[in-house]
Formats: sequence, C-alpha cells, structure tokens
Amino acid sequence: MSQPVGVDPAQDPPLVTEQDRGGDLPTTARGVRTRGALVAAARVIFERDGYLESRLTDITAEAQCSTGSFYTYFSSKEEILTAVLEAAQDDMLHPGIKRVLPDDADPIAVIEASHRSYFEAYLRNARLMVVFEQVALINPHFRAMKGRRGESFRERNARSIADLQDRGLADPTLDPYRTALALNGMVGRLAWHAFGLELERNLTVDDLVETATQLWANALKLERSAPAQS
Amino acid sequence: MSQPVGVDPAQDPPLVTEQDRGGDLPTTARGVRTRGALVAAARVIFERDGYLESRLTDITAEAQCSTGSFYTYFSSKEEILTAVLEAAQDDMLHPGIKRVLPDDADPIAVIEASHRSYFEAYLRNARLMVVFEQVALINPHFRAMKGRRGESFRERNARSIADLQDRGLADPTLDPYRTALALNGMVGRLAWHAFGLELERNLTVDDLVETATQLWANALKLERSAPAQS
Amino acid sequence: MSQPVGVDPAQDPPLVTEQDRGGDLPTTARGVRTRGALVAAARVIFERDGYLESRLTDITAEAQCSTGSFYTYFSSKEEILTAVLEAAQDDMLHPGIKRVLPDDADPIAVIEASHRSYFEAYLRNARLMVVFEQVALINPHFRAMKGRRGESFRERNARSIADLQDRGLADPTLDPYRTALALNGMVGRLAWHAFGLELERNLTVDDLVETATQLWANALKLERSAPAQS
Amino acid sequence: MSQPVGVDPAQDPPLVTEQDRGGDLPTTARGVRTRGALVAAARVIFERDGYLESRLTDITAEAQCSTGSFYTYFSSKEEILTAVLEAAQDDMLHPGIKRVLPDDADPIAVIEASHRSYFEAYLRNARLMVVFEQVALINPHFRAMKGRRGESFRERNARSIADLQDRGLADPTLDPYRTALALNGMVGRLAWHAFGLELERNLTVDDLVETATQLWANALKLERSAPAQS
DNA sequence: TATGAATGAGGCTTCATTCAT
DNA sequence: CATGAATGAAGCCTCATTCAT
Repeated sequence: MSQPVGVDPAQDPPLVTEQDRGGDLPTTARGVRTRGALVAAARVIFERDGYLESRLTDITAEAQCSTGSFYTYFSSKEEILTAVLEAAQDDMLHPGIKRVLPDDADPIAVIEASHRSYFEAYLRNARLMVVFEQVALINPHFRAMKGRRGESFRERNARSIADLQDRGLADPTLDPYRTALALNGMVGRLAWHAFGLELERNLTVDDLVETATQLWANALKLERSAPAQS
Repeated sequence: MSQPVGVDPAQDPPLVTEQDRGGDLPTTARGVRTRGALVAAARVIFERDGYLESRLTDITAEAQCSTGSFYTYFSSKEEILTAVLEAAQDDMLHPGIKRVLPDDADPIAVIEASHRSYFEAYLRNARLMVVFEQVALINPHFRAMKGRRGESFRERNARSIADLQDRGLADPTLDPYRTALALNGMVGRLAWHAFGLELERNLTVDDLVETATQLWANALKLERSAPAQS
Repeated sequence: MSQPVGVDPAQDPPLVTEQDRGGDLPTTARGVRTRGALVAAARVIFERDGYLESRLTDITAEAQCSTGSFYTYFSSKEEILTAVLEAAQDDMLHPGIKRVLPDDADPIAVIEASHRSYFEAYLRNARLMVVFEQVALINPHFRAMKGRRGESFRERNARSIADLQDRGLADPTLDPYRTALALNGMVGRLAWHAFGLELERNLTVDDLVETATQLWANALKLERSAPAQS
Repeated sequence: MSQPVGVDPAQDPPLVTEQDRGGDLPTTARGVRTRGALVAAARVIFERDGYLESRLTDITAEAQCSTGSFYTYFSSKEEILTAVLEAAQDDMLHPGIKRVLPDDADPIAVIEASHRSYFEAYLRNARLMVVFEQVALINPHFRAMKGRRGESFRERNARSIADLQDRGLADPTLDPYRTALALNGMVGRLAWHAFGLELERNLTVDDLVETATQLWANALKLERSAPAQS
C-alpha cells in the first residue's frame, strides 16, 4: 500500500520517554498544576529570550513559584526544555489531512496537504523551533533529539518516493533516500527562513506551500493527474 | 548576459570591512606575525571547541602569546571570529571552475560545477561552518553576516533562474526568488548534513553533487542540452 | 571500695534526657512503629553517608514515610542523630563482664576485660562512632555530648588509678587524672584506627586488647599478681 | 645506628607536591604577593571559622582581592587549605633538639625532647590542627593526607622502639608497630585535648611533656640511665 | 496523624575584559 | 608592544524546614 509523502512531524514518537525525566512526576493535583505552570512559563521565557539567554529565575517568576519548586520537577534547564518540546509535539502532532485524503489520491495533492500541515504547525511553533535549532547546535542531547526526528522523516519520505517510483509516477533515476534528505532539507529551510528568522515575513503559508509543492513535484517529475479520474 | 547558477560563497564580498575592526592592523612585521598566529590559533580552538565553549586563554595559549596581546589586535572574541571567518573566505573563494566553462555552456554543467565547488569548499571548512551556524543562531552580528551571505546567493541564483526562464530553458511558472531560496536551502542542508554533522559520513562529494544537480535540474525542468547543438 | 578500670561507655548516663526532645514520644502503636522505623533508617543512612552528606529525604525514603512525618517525631536532623546515638548506647552498654569478675580480681584482668568489652562494642558500632567523631568536630551540641562522655570515663578511670596507687599496685608518681586522659585517649585512638578508618583492617580485637592491656599495665607499672595469693 | 624516638612531624615530606596544584604558581612578584596574601588570609579565616563555615568571599575580603583572583591561584577551597597546611609544615618542621642531643643520649631524654618539640609546635598551630582533624573526617583527600602523616610517624617510632628493644633497653615483648600506633595516638590525643579543644586549658606544655614522657617510659619499661655515663 | 509540595537564602564558580608593569 | 594578574557581575543549585490538604 502506498505511503503518503509528508514532512509532518505528527507521527513521530514523543521526544522524551518517561525514563529520561530527572524530577518526579507529581502525584497530587497541586503538583500537576505547578509542573504545568512551570512548563508553560518555560515556553514563554524560551520563546522570548532563547535558551541561552533565559534564566531559571525568569521561569519560576513567570510560573509564580520558588526556585526550589523548579527542582522538584526538573533537574536542569535542559530537562524543562525537553518537556516543553515534548508538550509542543501535541500541537505539531496535527491529526487529520491525510486521513481526509484517500490513499489513492493525487500524489501532488497529498504532498501539498502535507506541506500545508507542516508549515502551519511550524508557524504556530516558530519561536520554539528556533530555540530547538539553537540548542541542537549547542547541546548533544538536543542534537540527537533533532537528529532522530529528521531521520524518521527521511525514512518515511524515502519510502514514499520509492513507492511513487514503483508505481511509475516518479523519476526512477533518483536515489530515494538522498532525495528525501535533500527535499526535506529544502522544506525545512523554507520554513526556517520564512518563520524562524525575522527575514522573510512577506512570505505566507500559501506561498511556501505552493513553492515547496511545485519544486517537489518537479524534482520528482510527478505529473498532476487528471483530477476526476476516480 | 546570463549569470551562472551557483551557490559558491566565493563571490561574496569580504564579510568585514576595514572600518569594522576594533583592533588596529599591525604595522610591524612582528605584529603581523602575532596577529596571524592569533587568527590561526583561534581557528584551531573554534573548530575544536565551538564558539561558546572556547576560551580566549585557550586561543592565546595556542598562539603562544599573552592575553593582553590579544586586545592589541582584536577588541573582542566576536571580532576574532569575524576575522577567522573572513580568512576562511580566501579558501571558500575558489577561483577557476566557472572561468573554465564558457558562458554559454550547458546550464546543468554549470550548476554541477558550482555544486562541486561549493561542496568541496564546505568539506574543507566544515568545522568552521558549524561554528558559523552556531553563532548565527546566537549572535545578531553573525546572524546578519550569514543573512547577507545567503541573500547575495539568493539574488544571484534568482537572476540566473530568471535568465534561464527567459531563454526558455527553465520552468517559467516558478517564482525565481522563492525557487532560489528553496533550492539554495536544499543544497546548504545537504552539505550541513553530510559534513557539518557527524551523521552522514557515507555521503561523498560526488554523491552530493549528483543528487543536488539532478534535483536542481528536475526542479527547474532543465533539459540536458545536446552538447554541440549551437 | 575499688572501682574497676574501664573505658566502656556503658555506664554513661543516657546522652539525652526526655526533656530535650523536640518531637513528642508517640502514643499510638502506629506512631511507635513509624518512629522506630525512622531511627533505624537514620542509622542506616548516617552509617552509609555520614551526617553531613545525608539527606533527610533519604532517611524518610528508607523509613518509607513522608518528610512531613519526620517532623512529627523529631524537630531536626540533629535530634534524630541524638536519638540514633542514644539507641546505640543500649548496645554499647554491654552488661556482664565486670559483674562476672570479683571486685578484688587481678587488676590487669579487669583492665583486659574492659578493653575487650570496649573494642567489641566499638567494632559493632564503628560506622556510627565515625559519625559521632565527625559531628563532634562540627557541632557544639555533639561536641559537648562527646566531651561529657569522655569526662565521665576519665573520672572513673582516674579514680580507679588512684585506687590502685592507694593499694600500692600502681606507680604512685603518676598523676591519676592526666594518666587517665592519656591512656583513655590511647585506647580510643586504637579503636579509631583499627575500626573507624579503613586503614588497619589487619588488626583484630584480640590484637588490640593485648596491646592496650599490656601498655596500660606497663604504664601503670602493674604487676600481674599471682592469681590465688590472697 | 639508633633512631631517636619522636613524634615531631618535622621530618615528614611536604604534604603536597607540585603536581597537586590546580592553579598556577605566579611568575611575577605581584602574583607572589597576591598568592601569599590569599594563603595568609585563608589561614586566618580557617582558624576563625573552621573549614565548613568559611566562605571563599571571606578569604578574598581578608586578602583584599577579588573573588576572581582566588581562582587565579587555587581551584577550590580544598586546594587553598592544602596550601595553608603545607605552609604550616614549615613551622611544624622545627629543626634542632634532636640535633643537639647525641645519638647515644639517654632515650628518655630524647623522647622528652621530642614530646616538647611536638607539643610546642602543636600549640603554635592548634587551631589549624583542629581544622585538619575536621577535614580529615569529612574529605578523603585530607583523610589520606593525615593518614600518610601518621603512617610515617608510626614507622619511624616503630623502628626506634625496635632499636631500643635490640639494645636491651625496652620491653622486648611489645610489638613495635602496634606500640607505636598506640603511644603516638596517646600523645596526639593529649595535644588534641589540651590545645585543640577548649576543654583542658589548665594543662601546660610542661604538664603534657611530663605525662607523655613518663607514660612512654613506663610503657616501654625504659630505665632512666645514670645521667653522666658518657 | 500522614502526606508531599513549597520555600528561598546564599555559596561557589566562570571568564571576557581591563590595566599596571 | 608585550605581559599576565586583577576584576566582579551574575546564575545555578541545595536541602532543612514549613505548611496546606
């Protein structure tokens, strides 16, 4: 069965498993509230100041608790960022779209939907994605986390490309894995430039979806199938 | 006249102009030697430890001079990195290739040559490029520097794409600027993955050149012209 | 009447009186159980980690109760150590030996029995004794506690020495109090070296008893009396 | 040739070797001055507050330098205490006495001189010795340091005792090593009680010398030789 | 009585930059 | 020019004790 082509991070497993946690998970409702307030506050602060420039005291001040409480739930700044990123997955994990489209839908439409889903999610979490990029370049833990994410994207897309090739729809001379690597990178950079940096604010999600989809389609030599075949 | 398509950083202007310098340029031979030793040492240290993890004292120790001497030539850590990056331009600025090819050469061949030039230069300076990425995400000065570099690439490539469209060789429905943005990003990410991170050591320059060129050609819908048609 | 010579801490009064306690003594059976578990756990933790390195939370975890419960029974970390030390007195208070020996027994045999009793008790409680030494050097409360213990030993032994001098059995030129101070210190240090530190594991209780007794006897110029002369 | 009996720490090697140092040794006169001021200040502070209660900032305030300067010369509180203790060795290393006495002098006179030397040195450095005891019970580094010191005393004295036994002057039934261990401990505890703690301020050096020497002599069964034999 | 979350003062440490020699 | 010591602000983290539930 054909795999849809997509860069949506949605299907990725949670970035952090239970075992990774340093602090304890709260058992009481009060604890759950405090932990939640800390994660929410951390997101605010990280988005405002970045990871390096953020201070633990800013986070606890924002969460209106003491510095000590921070260490009840997290053992380091690294760990709370992990939790923030993990929580963001719930948002990035955007169900739908692909469900809506039939498996035998026009591949270009599938790609377009995936791109839209990806860029929209990126836009919602742009500041956090910048932070993620930052720390991935600084901290091996987050570098590995990001690496795993990219890896799973790549593999899924490589399979999808191979599938399209098998079905005679995509350029058979392309190496699926390298192509996935390159095209994923292209899309990631587009999102990064448009939303992560403050440079390209004149690009809309529609612009990006159009450009990305057109280039994917061209690159794979996909033909837009006659719309009403089925 | 047609501009060659390329992502080679070579043609970029020097990143720093003389006026930017905090320290004075040395006048004596001894001064020139010390300054050179500092820049060389800084490159070693930055490549080994990254920017954030590097210590000025490590640099002066490596250069076998005192910390005080550092400030004779540079006014900050930021500035010596600028100098290191600037010096690296001499290497990234790889003369040749395009000179060798005639202006009316097969566009795919031009693209291929540019890619080869780019990947080779990236490979030679990979560690430094990682540092550049790092600081661009941390420091506005370097972010701007990197932004300018990318901007000039983009503009040149956008012009090249537009030129190819004008000549009826490339897909006319593509927006040249956005296409340049996307495809440059693709190539940059390929280099980054292959050489910057330690992840994809099984990819050679040839692999990358092939993949990047094929995808560029497909994306632009270029036809490999019969070599001696004209 | 002659006092037996001894360094056994057994006869010391309880280190803490009921009035000193911060927490209340438990009235319910459940309370007695919890308090007992805390004291037992504290001993385990103090012996494992020492006083300074121990955490109240380790103690409550070991006792399988909450941190809050700790303060139901004790008002501070200092107090639970006091309780642990006090409980250890029950063990150090080793009945017998001296009861077994007649009051007019050979003084050297009495000394030997005392030494054996002391070293055996020390060995059983060596880790705790180390903790006691530690805190005595850090905390005035425990310093005073230890001082009182030593003082009572010294006085008893000084009286014993004086008694032996009066009976013409010991060197009459020795100052009883200073001699007791010195010889008690000697025995204490022997035990400390042999069991408290990890240095002299090749010394057995028998070795120590022999050495300590011989040196006491020599130092006091005691003659080993013919057993059934009187 | 006969070894003199003694507990004088004088002949011990320096407690710290050059390799142990974390900070650099200063090369300039100014640096030597600052480092010296820090060591002197540290001694003042350690003697006043003990090791645990002392703050690095108290030391730098006393030395009238910045906190940063501390780390120019030492990498931790542990290290500066090591330096202080090492410096104190120069004082404990009290030449003389034994040189003055002929090798064939009355052993009791030799012991007495050694004891006097020891107690006098201890008195001069009593507060520091308390600190040393403290940290030896808390910190493995200092425990080892103290252990080595004691070890070398013990070995020297064990050899001396064996020598006296060989010469027919001391009780041949004593085990030299255990005897040295016990008697050294006795003298150490005497000094500790008399000067280290605030308990026994009524004991003078003369009292201690007399008591310690008499007990050593008795314990070894030495006879005070006819004074004018030689 | 039991629970376990909340508190918060303050010590240690780093290192780019300055400055006296 | 060169040297290398001096500076000092600022942030992370600990853990005995308190308190709301």
